[in-house]
Amino acid sequence: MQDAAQKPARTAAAGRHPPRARKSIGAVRSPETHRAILAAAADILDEVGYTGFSMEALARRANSSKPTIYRWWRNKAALIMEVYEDANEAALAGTDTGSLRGDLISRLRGLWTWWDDSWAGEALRSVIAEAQLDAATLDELRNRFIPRRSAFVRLVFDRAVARGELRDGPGVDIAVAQLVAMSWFHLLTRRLGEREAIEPHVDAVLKGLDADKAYRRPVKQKPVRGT
Amino acid sequence: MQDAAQKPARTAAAGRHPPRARKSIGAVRSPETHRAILAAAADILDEVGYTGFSMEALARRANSSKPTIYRWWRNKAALIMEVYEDANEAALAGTDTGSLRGDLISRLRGLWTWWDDSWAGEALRSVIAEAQLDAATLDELRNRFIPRRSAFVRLVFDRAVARGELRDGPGVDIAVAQLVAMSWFHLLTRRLGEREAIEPHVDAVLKGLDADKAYRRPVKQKPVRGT
Amino acid sequence: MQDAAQKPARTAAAGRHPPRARKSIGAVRSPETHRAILAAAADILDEVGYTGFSMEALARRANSSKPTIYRWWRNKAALIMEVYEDANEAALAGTDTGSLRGDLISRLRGLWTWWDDSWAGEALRSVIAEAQLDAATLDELRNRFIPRRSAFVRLVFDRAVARGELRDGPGVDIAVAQLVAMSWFHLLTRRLGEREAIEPHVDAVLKGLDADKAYRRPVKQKPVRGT
Amino acid sequence: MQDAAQKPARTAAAGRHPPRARKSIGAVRSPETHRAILAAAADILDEVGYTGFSMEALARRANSSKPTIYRWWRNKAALIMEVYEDANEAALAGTDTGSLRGDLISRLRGLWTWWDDSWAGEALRSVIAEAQLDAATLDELRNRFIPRRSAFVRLVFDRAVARGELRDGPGVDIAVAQLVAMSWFHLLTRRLGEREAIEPHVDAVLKGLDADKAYRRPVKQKPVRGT
DNA sequence: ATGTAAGCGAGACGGTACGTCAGGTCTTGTA
DNA sequence: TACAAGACCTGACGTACCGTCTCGCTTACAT
Repeated sequence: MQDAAQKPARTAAAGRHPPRARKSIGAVRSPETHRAILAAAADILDEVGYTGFSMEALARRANSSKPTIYRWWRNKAALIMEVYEDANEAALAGTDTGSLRGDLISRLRGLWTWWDDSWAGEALRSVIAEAQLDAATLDELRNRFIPRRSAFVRLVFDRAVARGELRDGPGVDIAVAQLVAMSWFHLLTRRLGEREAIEPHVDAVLKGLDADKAYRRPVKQKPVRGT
Repeated sequence: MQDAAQKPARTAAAGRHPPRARKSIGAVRSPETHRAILAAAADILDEVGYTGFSMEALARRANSSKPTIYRWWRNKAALIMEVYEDANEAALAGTDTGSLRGDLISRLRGLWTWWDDSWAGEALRSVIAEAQLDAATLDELRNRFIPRRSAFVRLVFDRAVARGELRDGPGVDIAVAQLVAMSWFHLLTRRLGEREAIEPHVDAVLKGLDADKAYRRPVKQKPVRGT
Repeated sequence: MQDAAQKPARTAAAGRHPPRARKSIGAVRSPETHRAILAAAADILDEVGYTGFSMEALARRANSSKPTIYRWWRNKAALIMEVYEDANEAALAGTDTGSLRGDLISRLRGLWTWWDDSWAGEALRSVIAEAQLDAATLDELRNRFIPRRSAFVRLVFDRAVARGELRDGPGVDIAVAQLVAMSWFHLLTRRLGEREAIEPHVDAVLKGLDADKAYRRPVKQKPVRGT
Repeated sequence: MQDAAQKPARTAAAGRHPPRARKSIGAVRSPETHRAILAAAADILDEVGYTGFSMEALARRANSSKPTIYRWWRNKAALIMEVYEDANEAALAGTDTGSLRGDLISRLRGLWTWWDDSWAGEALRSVIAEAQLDAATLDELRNRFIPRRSAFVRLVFDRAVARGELRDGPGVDIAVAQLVAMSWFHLLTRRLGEREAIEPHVDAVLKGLDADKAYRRPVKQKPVRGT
């Protein structure tokens, strides 16, 4: 997807729905419809990118309707946020390399790759862009989305703390913020391809965290998953 | 402006143009028109934010017209980029505090304040958002805009190098990137108000840069300006 | 209601249902529900007019549900037709003034007043409007509704015939049609307030009917009710 | 069209525009666009009736756009009113038969036929229906449209007055109203086919007008056109 | 007495259309 | 030839109402 986007070409795409008809299952939210919408959203982001993403196209593709979508999601951004988190939940396996440095590198590399290879990067880019246009979306992004997402990075540090590799403290929050900010920066400028930038950044962050001073000795720990 | 944004309220604003009538000055670009457009753009960003910014409103406010605007700028983003750089050129005085740490803190604090207090933050937010929708804009942003802007941060390091406070090297580029990324992160999530976050971040970055190891002794140097 | 209608104001209205809860009374149509729906329909027409009338609002107001409504009425128009006829059955007292002219004037005046003062005019307006959108409704309107309603005007003539004031004939049908058409015309253009138009119209119709030539002498007759 | 309308079938119709693209001709209303829209509206009414008439379809068919349409017409009804009047202006030739009775019959017969055979009847039906939903439209209909249209019937009477066949007076206004009302009645109930109803109606109206009493002798007069 | 069939409220659903907004292009007429 | 003006198409937005569907509950009636 990187840089490819030709605007008009994209808009045209967004495929046809199968002739199947999903109807109400009573006075209760239809999980099938819910899933179909999220899936269709992911598909569209994947195939034509955010530029070609419209609620109209989404409704058509999901074999659903605009009112149904708007019944469940405040707006485009809210929907895409859910699409993103949904997939993120399931996507990223953390590798336990035994060291904080190794874990962070592995995690960031995994994240950047996921962003770059799937529609996920498109999704997050679009959420950030929308948040610049709508205060409520920005709020949600800042107060809920980011904390949830950052937690997955934070986890890696927590593991290191448990392992005795690191002392907890405010420095850890700063380090997490640095890593997230840097990832956003690469995402928003479409430089996710520069994976070789990850290692030196992690090193700088860890040095900044003064990791070595806290070093005791590794403790056995079972791996954890997530972003 | 921080957090204030009520969408409808903003959209409504975007004031009336002064009754002045500027016309063509012949077969040459009218600098007055040019200036009026940039000024009007700044005003709108200031008063109603990016949300309320439309080319229509801009033309009206500048007492100009859409075709004239499009004659000189490729699109909305290109225009706003120029607005931003134009002002940035003139806005930031760097203080020479005698130490890299002091300079960086002063510079970042100045930048965040400028973003937060003027329309500049709005402008940059909008440029970044637009870049997510248009490949050409992203290109411009990545390949020209960011390098130019980062240079102003880089300058501070260069001065420290000249001063003998620091050895040059790839770590410096990383440090610059970290500072820029962190600033963007705060800008895009409207957390520019948290100025107290600056010091610890700078400290972390400098530790990551291993600044102390490179320390020799300060050398007199005259101040430099910019972002 | 005449002329009052401000569209958005009306749409907003359509009040809350009383907290009462009607439920099924078994495998048989609940007359209470039936009545509640017709009453709610009348209320809505009265308060917010046809413009603010929606099946959704009706169901809410009647403390019922859309499927229940659609179980018993083919569509909106069918329901409103019943509402109208239901009330009409009970509403109009014919006065026996002793003369055809007096009876017609009294009848029309009563009709126009009833239309204007109650929701009835709104109801009929909406039926006519709906009939323009749906062939089946038009059919019902033309073949059943109008004949039934016109019969009440026809009655007045029949009485005159019985009285010996008038000879029956095709002219009577024409006269009835003229009076109905004129009433519709005033209803649809919201000029029911112009009651002074009634007398001259009736006179013209009677002259057209050549009533005087048929005149014998009055015969005693007891009054009849209805439109 | 009588009764035929199958809703979904109709909606599907509404033909394809030619691939040609009409663009702005400068800061002035494009008469070509204006004409194209009115023509397309007439076509759609003709082909699929009012039920299948949508602004979307109209824009597509006229090779224009919704915003352009809404720039020039307040809403659907306003547009259709113009379509109707536009055509009416050009459509009906009055025949001068030498007698008021003959002229009226000819005029009504022409009107009913025009309504029934062209899209004009559909147009007027839809205007009347819309007027029941929107106060502004009703206003326009009552205060401007109807007086203008009625004038064409009035003309026939004026001619008779000039001819000495008739004395002017309030009775004439009533007669005009009766004829218009009756025509509407037949239009709205889709009984325009009953042309044989025209003659007796005209006779009744003329008798009601007491035309014979005013009779002097015919005066030469040149024919006039219109509804 | 109990199982069945229907009425009922709730509310989600697909669908169609509405009227609005912004972006970027086009052409005219004036200076 | 630059400019103001403003009409134009494109494409998307979010909302309203329609008539349908299914659920789970409740009750009359026939077995």
